[in-house]
Amino acid sequence: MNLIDKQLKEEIVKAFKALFDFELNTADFDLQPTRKEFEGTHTLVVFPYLRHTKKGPEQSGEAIGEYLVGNAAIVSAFNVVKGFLNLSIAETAWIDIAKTISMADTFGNFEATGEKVMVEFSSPNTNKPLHLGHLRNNFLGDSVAKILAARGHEVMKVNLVNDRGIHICKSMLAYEKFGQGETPETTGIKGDKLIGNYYVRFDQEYKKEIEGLIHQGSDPEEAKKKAPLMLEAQEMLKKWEQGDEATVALWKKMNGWVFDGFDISYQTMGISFDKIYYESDTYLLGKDIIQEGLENGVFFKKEDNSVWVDLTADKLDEKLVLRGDGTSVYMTQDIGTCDLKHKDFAFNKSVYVVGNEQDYHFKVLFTIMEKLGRGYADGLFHLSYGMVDLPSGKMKSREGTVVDADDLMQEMFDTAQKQTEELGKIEGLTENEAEELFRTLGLGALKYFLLKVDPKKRMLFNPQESIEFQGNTGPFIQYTHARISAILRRADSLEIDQDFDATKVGSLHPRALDLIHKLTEYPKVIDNAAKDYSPALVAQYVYELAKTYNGFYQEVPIFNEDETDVVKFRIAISASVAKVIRSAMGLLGIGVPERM
RNA sequence: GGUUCCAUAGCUCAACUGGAUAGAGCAACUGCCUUCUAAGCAGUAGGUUCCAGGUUCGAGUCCUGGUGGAAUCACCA
Repeated sequence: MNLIDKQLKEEIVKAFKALFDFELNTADFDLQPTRKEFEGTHTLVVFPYLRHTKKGPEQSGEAIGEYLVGNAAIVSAFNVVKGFLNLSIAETAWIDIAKTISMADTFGNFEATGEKVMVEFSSPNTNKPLHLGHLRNNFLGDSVAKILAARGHEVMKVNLVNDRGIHICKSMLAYEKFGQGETPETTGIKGDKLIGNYYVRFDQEYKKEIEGLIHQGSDPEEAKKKAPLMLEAQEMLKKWEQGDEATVALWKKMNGWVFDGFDISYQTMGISFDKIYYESDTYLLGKDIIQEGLENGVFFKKEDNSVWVDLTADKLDEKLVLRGDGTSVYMTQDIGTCDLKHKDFAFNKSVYVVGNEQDYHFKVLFTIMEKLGRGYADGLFHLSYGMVDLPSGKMKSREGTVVDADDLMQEMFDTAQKQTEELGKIEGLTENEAEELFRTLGLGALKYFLLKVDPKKRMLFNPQESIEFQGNTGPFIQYTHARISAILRRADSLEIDQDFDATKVGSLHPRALDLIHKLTEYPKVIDNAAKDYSPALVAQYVYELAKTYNGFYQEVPIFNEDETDVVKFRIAISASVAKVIRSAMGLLGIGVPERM
C-alpha cells in the first residue's frame, strides 16, 4: 500500500468520526492527486459526503482541513477550492518516507498472497515464423506474469503450442512435394522460416489448382474442397492421426526445425516458460468431459449424434462441442485442456493471453466450465488484447504484409547501434559490452512501445518511422537510469554513502518533493496493474518517474552542496529512483544499462 | 443482418474507474551544454473528446438513439 495514502486516509477517517460522528472506511474512498495548479499533493473530494457532514462543500472541506492540520502530524497545510480539499504533507514526513524507501531493498514487492495464477501466452502455430502480433502477445504475457508475481501471487507461465492439424499438414505436404530434401543446414535458413516458406508455397499451388478447376467449370466453393492438394492434406492428417510411421517421422523432423527456430526467437525476446503444452498431446482431451456433460444435462445430442450446448439463455448461441463422428473440435480440446491445467497447477486464476478476435470463443468456454460445475470457473480470465495494425492495414501472412519478429528485432538492434554511435557513446566499451547495450536498448524500445498501450486497445505500428529513442520511449527511461548510475559511481569514488540524517536535510526542493511523491506511488501502481492485467500502467508510471527525475536532475545539482547530509539525501533519492526504474522496467521485461 | 468492441491535438497514445481549466510524446517553433551523460531540460502553438439527447452538485467516462470503423456469428484453430 502507498505509504502516505494509508496514513492520510486513516487520519481522514478519524476526522469524520470526530467532526461528524460518521464511520468512514478506508476501503470506501480514494484520494486523488492534486492538480498542479493548486497547492498540495493529495485531494479529498468532499461532495460524496455532504449528507453526512450536513454542511456545504466549502465548510465541510474547511472543517476537515482544520482538523487534520491540528491533529494529524503529517498534514502541514490545506486549502479548499469548491468541494476539493487539497492537503499538503509535512516536509519531515516526506523526508522520513524517502529514508524508508531508501533503506528498503525490495520496495514495491508484496507479501505472498498464497494465490496461484496460471498465465498462458504465446501459443504459436508450428507452420510459420513469429511476427509482430506474436511479439505483443509474448511481451504482454511475460510482463503480466511478472507483475502478478510482484503482487505476491505464485505464477506459472505456460505455452500451448499448436503443433498439429490441417495447417501443419499443408506445409508438410508442400515440403514433401517441392522440398527436394532441403534442411535448415543445407539452406542456412532458420527452421521456422523454412517451414513458413512451404506453408506459403502450399497456398500458392493450392490457388493455382482452384483456378484450374474453376476454369474447367467447377464453382468456387466446390473447387476449394475438391482441389487435389487439399484432399491430400486431409489424407495426410488422417494418416498422422492413425500414427502412420512415415507421416509422424516427417512431422517430427519438421516440427523439430521449427522449435529450433522458435528457441532462437524466444531467446532473443528474453522470454521463457515454466511449462509447455503441445496440442499433439492434448487434442484428444475433453471427450470424457463431453460425456460427463451429457449425463448431467449440460449438453444435448442431435439426430446426427453431434453434441451441443445451448447457451441461448446466456445470450450466446448453440455451440457444437463434439462432431457427429466423435471427433474433437477446438472447443472440445479447450474444455479438456482447461481441466488438465487445473489438475497440473490447482490455480485460483487462469489467464489466457489471446487476441480479441476470440472473445466469443472464451465467453462460451468459460460459460461451459461454469455449467459443468467447475469450482475454478470464476477464476478463468481472457486477457483479450487488440490487434497490431500496420499503416497499410491488417497484417496478412499470405499477402506478405507481416512484420517478421526476428527481422524487426534485428532492425531495432541496428537502429540502437546507429543512434549510439552517432551520439558517440560507445567510447570505453568493449565490443561485447557494446553489443549487449544495443540489444538492451533495441529490445527495450520495442517492448516499451508495445507495452505502453492499453492491452485491450488495437494499436498502430509504423515500421517506416521505425521506433523513436526520444520522448516517451524505453531508451528515455534507460537513459535516466544510466545517468543515475553515473552519479552513484561518482558517489562511490568520493566515498559518500546514502545514510543521511533526516533531521539535517533542511528544506525540501519542490523537485525533490515531487520525486519522493512519485516514488511512493509505486506499490499502488503494481497493485492496479495486477488487478487490471495491464503492463501499460507500469510503463506509464515509470515514464513519469523518469521524467520527474530528469526535472530534478536539471535543477538540483547533486554534489555541489556543503552540507554532507543534503548530498547524501540527494544521492539516496537518486538511488531509490534507479532502484524503482530497474524494478518497474524489469516488470516489463526490459533491462537497464549502467551507461549509455 | 445479430452480437461484441472501438472513436480524445496533424500523428501515436494518457486521463487514477463519475471530479477541478482533458494531459504526454512525435512533428513545428523559441531558448538552455567551460559544473553530475543534451537519448536531456524549460517554453510557444495545437481540442465542439464522432453527432444528438438524457441521468446529477459534476460526464471524455454512465444510459438511449444515430454516424463511422473493427472483430465475430464454421462440424477451422
